[in-house]
Amino acid sequence: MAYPLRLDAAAIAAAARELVRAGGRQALSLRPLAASLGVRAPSLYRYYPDRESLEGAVAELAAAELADRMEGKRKGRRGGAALKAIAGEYLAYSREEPALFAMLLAAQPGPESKRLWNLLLAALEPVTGRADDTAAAVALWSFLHGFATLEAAGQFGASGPRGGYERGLSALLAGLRL
Amino acid sequence: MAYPLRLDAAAIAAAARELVRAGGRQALSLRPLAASLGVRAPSLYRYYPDRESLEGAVAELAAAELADRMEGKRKGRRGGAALKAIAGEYLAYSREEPALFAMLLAAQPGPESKRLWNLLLAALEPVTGRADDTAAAVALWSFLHGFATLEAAGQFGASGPRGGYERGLSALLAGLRL
DNA sequence: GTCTATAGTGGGATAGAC
DNA sequence: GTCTATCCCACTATAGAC
Repeated sequence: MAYPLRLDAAAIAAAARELVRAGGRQALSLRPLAASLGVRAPSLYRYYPDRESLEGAVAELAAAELADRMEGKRKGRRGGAALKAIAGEYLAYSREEPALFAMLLAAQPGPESKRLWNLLLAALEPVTGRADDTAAAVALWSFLHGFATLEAAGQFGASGPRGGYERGLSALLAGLRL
Repeated sequence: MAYPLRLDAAAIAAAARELVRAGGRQALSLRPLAASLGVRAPSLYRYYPDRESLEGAVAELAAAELADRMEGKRKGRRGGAALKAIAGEYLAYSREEPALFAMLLAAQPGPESKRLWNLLLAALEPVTGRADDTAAAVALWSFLHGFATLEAAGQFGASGPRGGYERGLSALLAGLRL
């Protein structure tokens, strides 16, 4: 056996996650990634056919991490408090891991994205009084994602969002109850 | 005069806009851009020091176009109808020009971004009853931008947003009135 | 002062040896 | 399964023509 097995898909994805976390999406390049794993770039193609599939794997890791964090915050809370807690965690993740957060939309939704979706739906049910209220989940997710994205892009300027998050979240939840 | 002036910053930006429009942000590369203007790539550096500044110029063009469209829709309408019209136009722009829409966040906000902001604030005033209601504008913009972004990224899946836009917009406006 | 030509760097991807 | 070697393409920088 000339070349012993040194790689596996999960280890590559984890190393890719670190590159993105530290330097953003553009920092995910094959040569540095391979170097961080002690191999040469072409070896990676045995596990991921192209760079795009690597991005998808990083997106899945990020979605899983976010879903874990949100689920952790939900525990021990109910109703509106639970909903605000997971919403706040969505925003906290976008602030603490902006590069990984941005990767969430870089790939087509995978299984972990479904978990995020189900978390939102479950948390909304006691607030709107309806099970599987897809429209409400779309609305809440849109608000959360938009706020996080605009804030990360610096679009709120020097004056900041000026309480727009709290005001919008309260208004949206109140309106969804109607 | 050996080399007559063939370029100017506005013409370069307009050609760059076309490249982005047709092929997305990655399609904005210097050689094709220069070729579309009948010059060689290095000539562009006299007007834009790097690719990033070109992206900023394209973002400004996109913001101006979007603001024009929103202002056009606002005319002849008042109150909630005017607000829903400009919100709908924001969404329509993201659907018709997805690549240019994505460029809006690629650069730091410029003067045209301020115009968009002021449009939102003015349209919100008769709805919330408050002048310069920054928090309300942040909330509405977040919802609009998030919905447009998630939809463009295919995050709503095959079933689509299921009325989440209409539901969220109505709920948010109702809640902001309180 | 503006443009051309070219060299240098680095990324993605593939072929074929081991 | 991993390697070397290589191709193609992109952005940067600079020397020099006009």
